[in-house]
Amino acid sequence: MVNKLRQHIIDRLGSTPDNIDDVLATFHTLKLKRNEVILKQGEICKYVYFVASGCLQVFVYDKEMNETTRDIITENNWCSELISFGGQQPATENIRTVEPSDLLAIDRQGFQRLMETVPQFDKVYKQILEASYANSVYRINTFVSLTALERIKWLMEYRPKLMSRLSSKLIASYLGISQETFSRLKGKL
Amino acid sequence: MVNKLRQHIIDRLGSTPDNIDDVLATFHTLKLKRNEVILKQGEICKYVYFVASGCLQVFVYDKEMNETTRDIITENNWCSELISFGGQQPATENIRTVEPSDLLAIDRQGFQRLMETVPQFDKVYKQILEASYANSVYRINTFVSLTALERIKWLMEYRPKLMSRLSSKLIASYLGISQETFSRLKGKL
DNA sequence: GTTTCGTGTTGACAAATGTCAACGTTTCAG
DNA sequence: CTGAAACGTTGACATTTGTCAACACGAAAC
Repeated sequence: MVNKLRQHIIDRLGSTPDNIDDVLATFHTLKLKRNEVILKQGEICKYVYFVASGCLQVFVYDKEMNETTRDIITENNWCSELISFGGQQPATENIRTVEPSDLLAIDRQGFQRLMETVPQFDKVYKQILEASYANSVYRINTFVSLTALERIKWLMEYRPKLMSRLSSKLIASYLGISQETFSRLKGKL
Repeated sequence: MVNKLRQHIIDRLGSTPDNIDDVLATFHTLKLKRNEVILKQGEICKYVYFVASGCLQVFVYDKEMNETTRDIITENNWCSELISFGGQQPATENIRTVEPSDLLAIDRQGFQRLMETVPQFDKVYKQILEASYANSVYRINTFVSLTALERIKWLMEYRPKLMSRLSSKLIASYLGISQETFSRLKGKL
């Protein structure tokens, strides 16, 4: 499990940092079942997670308590509520597992220590931030300019594996449409 | 004009960096009229801009060539297509002035030099990135979970100055609704 | 093995929003 | 100052999407 993170870091940097074992030791491991909540909105987000296996859902509730999903994170990617984690503010989002998942977690203290002592860790953080940002921008632009059907087509092209891996309910929530509309539109392909 | 940037950097860092004049000299100034395009999608984004005065619109076209606005940047804020700028890839977005504007621009070479030689500049960059990311996340979540009317109310509360400063057309495009719907819903307040 | 619950599908209808057209007003270039 | 173009508003109507309800199916719980 830790090896997945080791490999991820090596791939990211294109080289092996000297103190990689120190870096890896700063994380602790978590084995979670399906449907476990690891962050509730209103709480302070205490960790950044690396998803070694499984799948996480980042979502918000609207005023009728419907969930809409901002992001879906699969293995070999990072997940957190960075704004809450970085600014120590209450989280505006919730995170839970949608599959049994293995996570590697790093707390704020460990994170800051690595940021200061391992220059390459700072670099990895910047890469994660940039990737997260790029992802968000992309998502806003698809949301704003595409119809429900176009968004489905977009997902099939851009993240095809999700279509077969996840429940229709979750995909609909990710696309910002109702489950029924999603079911109907699928028929029109 | 340059003084606005100086003050912005000092405010951000909470202190004056030693080589601030070196930093400032790396920027060049631009005076633009209303409606000037400074980035077209497909081009590589060559600069990061600091908006000393005026207002910029970041937008995309859908397949019918309607514009939708991802972001609106007013004075004392940064604007770029960071993904294109950082990765030297074709931009997916367009940027133009919506008011006469004074900009300070830094190119990639200058940017990288400052990143390497001025640690605080790296820090400012990270702050910009974090703020941009936070802003995007916020925007996705409002888009996905709010109705048109709720989005109008949200804008009035969150960025009230924009309502009086910008054209209805632009605001509608920022909220992801048609100009007519916007006009009608305004009446219902 | 049976029950129970969540999921996916479908129908009927309602609500929200978009589109097209018309028209008065404002803005801006010449 | 003046004419053309863009903007804002309103009406009529079309389209998209949501909501509620019913039901079949399969997975998980007992």
